[in-house]
Amino acid sequence: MKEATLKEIAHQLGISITTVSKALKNYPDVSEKTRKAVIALAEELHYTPNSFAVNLRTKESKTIGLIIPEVVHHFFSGVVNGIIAEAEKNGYLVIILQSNESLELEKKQVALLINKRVDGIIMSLSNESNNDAHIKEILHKEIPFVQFDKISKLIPSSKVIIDDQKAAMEAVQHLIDMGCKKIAHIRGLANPQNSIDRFLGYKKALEKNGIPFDSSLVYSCKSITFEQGVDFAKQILEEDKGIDGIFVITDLVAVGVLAHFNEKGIQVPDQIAVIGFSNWLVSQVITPKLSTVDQPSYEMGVAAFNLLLEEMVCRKEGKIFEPKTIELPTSIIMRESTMKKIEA
Amino acid sequence: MKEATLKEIAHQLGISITTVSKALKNYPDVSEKTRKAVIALAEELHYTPNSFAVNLRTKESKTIGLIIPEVVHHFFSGVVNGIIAEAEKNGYLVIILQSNESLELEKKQVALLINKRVDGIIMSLSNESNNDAHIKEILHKEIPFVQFDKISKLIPSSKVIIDDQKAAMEAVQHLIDMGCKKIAHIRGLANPQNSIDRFLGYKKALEKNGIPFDSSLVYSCKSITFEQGVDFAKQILEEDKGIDGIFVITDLVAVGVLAHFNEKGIQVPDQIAVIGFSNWLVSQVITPKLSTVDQPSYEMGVAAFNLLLEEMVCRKEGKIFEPKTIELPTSIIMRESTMKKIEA
DNA sequence: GGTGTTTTCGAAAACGTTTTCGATGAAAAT
DNA sequence: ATTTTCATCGAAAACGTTTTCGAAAACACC
Repeated sequence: MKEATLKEIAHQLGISITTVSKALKNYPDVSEKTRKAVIALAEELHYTPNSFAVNLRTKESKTIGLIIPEVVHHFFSGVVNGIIAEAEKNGYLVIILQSNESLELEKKQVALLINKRVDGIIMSLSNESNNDAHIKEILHKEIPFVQFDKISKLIPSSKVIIDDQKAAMEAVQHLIDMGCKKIAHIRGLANPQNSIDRFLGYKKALEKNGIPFDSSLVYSCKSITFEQGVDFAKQILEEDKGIDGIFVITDLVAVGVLAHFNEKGIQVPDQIAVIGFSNWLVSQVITPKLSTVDQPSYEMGVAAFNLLLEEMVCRKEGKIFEPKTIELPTSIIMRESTMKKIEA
Repeated sequence: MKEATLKEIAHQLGISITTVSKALKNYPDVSEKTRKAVIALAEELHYTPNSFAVNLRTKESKTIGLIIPEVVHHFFSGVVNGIIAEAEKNGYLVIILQSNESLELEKKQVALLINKRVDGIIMSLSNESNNDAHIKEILHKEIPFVQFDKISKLIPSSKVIIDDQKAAMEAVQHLIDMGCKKIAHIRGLANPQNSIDRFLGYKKALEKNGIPFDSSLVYSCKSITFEQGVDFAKQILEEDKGIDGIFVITDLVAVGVLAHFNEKGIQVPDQIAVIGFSNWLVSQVITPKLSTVDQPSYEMGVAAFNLLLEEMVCRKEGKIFEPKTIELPTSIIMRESTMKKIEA
């Protein structure tokens, strides 16, 4: 069974390939009669243009690449969703690659995308990644490029981010507003920027409210897991420092804290209030419902694609593109885990 | 800045395009000297082959398409993960499209993938979908095709599934083994096959154990949400029928049930045992930890890709391919929500 | 030096499309 | 009748690659 091509249609209709192509693309210089005949036959033969040939001619693939550390992650799923939806709306397809937080894999993925001649690349860096050769290659090839979430400031490209520091400040401020006097912070891994920023936000919030910073109230995760939360909760109870509020790097860990407090009969929020980060699904279904910081993941995806689109259009017109940075607002979601009945 | 091409390299080296191409692809009929020169210059110019041209020649895109109802879903994320990983291992790229459970969108997606000339398509049908024209088109174009999870038996293609009915039977059997005498079922939507199969499994398990089926113990979800679970839990307590075990269509709903039971001080599992389905992340972090049925999502992805690969290879060799169906085993994960202390 | 063999290279066609530019014929204007 | 305009079409080049097939050169053998 032969693939239907312009040539085949032209042959069967006894006309030229040119005319067939024009008929299908509504060029004005083809008569209504032949146009109808062409369209009819094209339909009959299930003709679909060969995108390779089209792309080869037009130099456009109408495809963008997306590299993220992990698909199976609530936040990234949301972003992916936003990007795909927006891309589709604009006639673009999305190739998704996973770096699995490995720099080596990330380099391979970039090479693949360049090879595929994608029209643009959206990327959230893996933890190890920085201003490396493979990123420079993207810029060198002048491929439109947008970073989101985990970015490197050293790389001159558009960016979509949230202000982790500010969001963290607001979270801690919320705890203070709820009457917490001694607030602990369970922070993330050492390196990632957002882990650092959230820690700094925590510190700033304390400072702003005249609460002295006490480094013994900061617990550092070795991994971002439920169990880690359980362990720190245990430790916090054993140490009995009089902590009455905890700001946790992310919901998953916070849920671990809640689980252990539940088990030990600690009243949340009345004895200890807990606030997480990222608004995972689980935060809404846990008891007590977990207060958290909402990151607009879907909107970040939309924004990232639109920035990319802007650059693609700009580049196509031969203009030079000035990278932009979009900072999306976060919001505190107040739920049971911080809503004390007796306010101070 | 010009893109590096074979022609450019050939020109600079004063040799033919043919030789350059051969040198880069390790053909035996090119001298070591020219090969080295070519490779050196290619590197210097950051040459990467234009995949459009390659694909146009070779008729292979080394890309597969994946259509799923939703990315932001624990189960699908796992499958996506498996597919991407396995595809990558074999040098394939994955284009992911979302149908959002809309038949119309699904049709559009299929058309897009066909247009992109993907080498194969993996798909989980949307709820509305069946043996429609767009699926027939895939088969008609002889594009390798694998269905997974939500499949249509009417479509002759390879399939990767789990035995929902058997899995449900085992779940209910587990409740019975734990001493439950009066078991309710919160079932899913009316149409989807897996919702029906799990219901049938529930029925069969009762039958097998000589427990009469009572349709008043079956509650039908209007939507798959946490709130739905809360509502049914409320209803079950109000009706006070002496139910001591519940098999729930999926973990999210089951967690809603648990939340309400927790609130009302119902002892789970001692008063009422609860088992869910799918092993969502949330089931491991809820209190009490939710027993559930594990679906091997990652493995399904791997299996799906490998079936597709098999068909792609087979087709390329001109042989006819006989569709296969792989049924992956599920397993009961016993956690706190069913482990009664006092067994009957 | 002739014959055969091996090594190394290149011309050319093909993949399917888009687009430019000119050709053709008919209708309209002079 | 001649020119001008207009509508409709097609030839051909180009995109960058792969691969077939034959040519040329280099070498070996008698």
